[in-house]
Amino acid sequence: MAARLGRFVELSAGERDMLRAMEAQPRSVPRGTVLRRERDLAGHSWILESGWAVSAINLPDGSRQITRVHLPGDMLGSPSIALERAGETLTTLTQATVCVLPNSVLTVLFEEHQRLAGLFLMLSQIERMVLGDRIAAIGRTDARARVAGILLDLINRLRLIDPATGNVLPLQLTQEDIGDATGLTAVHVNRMMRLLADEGMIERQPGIVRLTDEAGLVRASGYINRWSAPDTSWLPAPRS
Amino acid sequence: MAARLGRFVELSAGERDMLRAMEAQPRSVPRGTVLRRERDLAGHSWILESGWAVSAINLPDGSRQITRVHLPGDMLGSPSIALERAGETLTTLTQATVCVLPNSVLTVLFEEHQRLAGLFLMLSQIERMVLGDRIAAIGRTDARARVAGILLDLINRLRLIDPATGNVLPLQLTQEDIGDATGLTAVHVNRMMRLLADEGMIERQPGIVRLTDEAGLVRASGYINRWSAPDTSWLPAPRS
DNA sequence: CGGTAATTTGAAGAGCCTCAACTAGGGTGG
DNA sequence: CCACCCTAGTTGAGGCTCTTCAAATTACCG
Repeated sequence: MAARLGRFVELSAGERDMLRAMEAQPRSVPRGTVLRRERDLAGHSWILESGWAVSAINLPDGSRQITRVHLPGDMLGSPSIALERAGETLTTLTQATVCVLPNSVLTVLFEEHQRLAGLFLMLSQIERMVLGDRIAAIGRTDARARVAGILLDLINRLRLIDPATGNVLPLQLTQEDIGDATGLTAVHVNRMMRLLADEGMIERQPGIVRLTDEAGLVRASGYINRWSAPDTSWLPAPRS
Repeated sequence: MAARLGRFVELSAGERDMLRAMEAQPRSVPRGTVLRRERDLAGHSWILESGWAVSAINLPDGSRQITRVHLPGDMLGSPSIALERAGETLTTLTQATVCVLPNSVLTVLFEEHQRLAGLFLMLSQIERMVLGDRIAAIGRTDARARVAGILLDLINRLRLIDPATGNVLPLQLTQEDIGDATGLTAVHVNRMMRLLADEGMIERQPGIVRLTDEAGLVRASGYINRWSAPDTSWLPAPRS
């Protein structure tokens, strides 16, 4: 988390200590673990230290919608902070390490580490923007654009974590998962992946996608990277 | 804004003063005003004091996606707080009154009115949840469910503002707008409205929809009201 | 190395879109 | 005060994208 936030501001010693305390007790969970289900009591969230996970909403008819794919350094379950009972189901896609964050940690942030609280708000706002982009993608673009878009989203977020990431995307999602995230069926995701490959935009190997024509993918999807250079000028000064 | 936040916590005198200062200079704008366009310089947001507005993303092909319909008391443009340039176009649907909020106001909130900053974060998280619900609706439900869902969303949010709101929804959206918000065309929205009316769930008059079978609409849409009774226990204590 | 999960491909059908034309309302100017 | 226009709503017909159903192939995990 310190590494993640350190990209946006120069963290103070006190802030680093606080973040270290928040991440003091990591827990390892196997792939496919359901951290919590919709309607479970909330009251806490998590930091995903390593591994991939998804937030999903399960619909009455049995279908599901993945609302977010989580990468290392992400917060899990934060939209449910203001809810008594969770609104999303959280599932790990790989073996993962997580740290529990009781909501009381937030109180401490607001009282003693306002800049960290501000950073949390900043990340939430960027996420809202990204969710808006996704609504636009699902509501107004075709299947090819949506699949191209999720690939770009994932690789750009991986680059935030590790700038050494090239154009190779280690995909931890099944085509079913990609369908659940983009509002498509697995069958049609498969056809779109093949189409993008035929068009020379990607190369596929099991578990890996190489983005060979990123400009083309951007053109196809209208993707905008909302994570580059956020405005941090309004954040309060660190206290310690 | 004080009325809105006062539903969640008992505001202190200092907090009320702060909110009053934030809303000291209302500006009246006519219907159809574009407050700002995508890619305009950001650096501020607004409070919508009265009237309706929409946030929308315009796509390269000319289509648009409404990401949010704003009612009195809402904040406008907050997802762009962390962006140098706005990510959404803000347009008024009716004559409206707005107050500009430079981002520097946020700094003051974090430094001197932490609970208000916390409330802002809380509202943002609820919104994220609502955006997730909308993604699920657009990605995984049919047109009838989406139209039923937006009607329920609007009337429930009006009830938050005015508990005396009955089952009559004064619709300030055209069918084109509803289509842009639900990822449908105006033509198909029209058919779905007619269908819901034929099913006895709504009654229509120009500019007005009466929700005559709300339980049926909820069943049809899977709508969940995320605004009822949020968890405020983690908010910091007020300072003054 | 066997069993299960994931991917791939085909064929047919459904839902929503596109195009088009017509109606109703509401404001504006002559 | 009426004619006009422009916006919003309505309805029909046909077509396209994506889904559904089905089956075969490939990859993966214990």
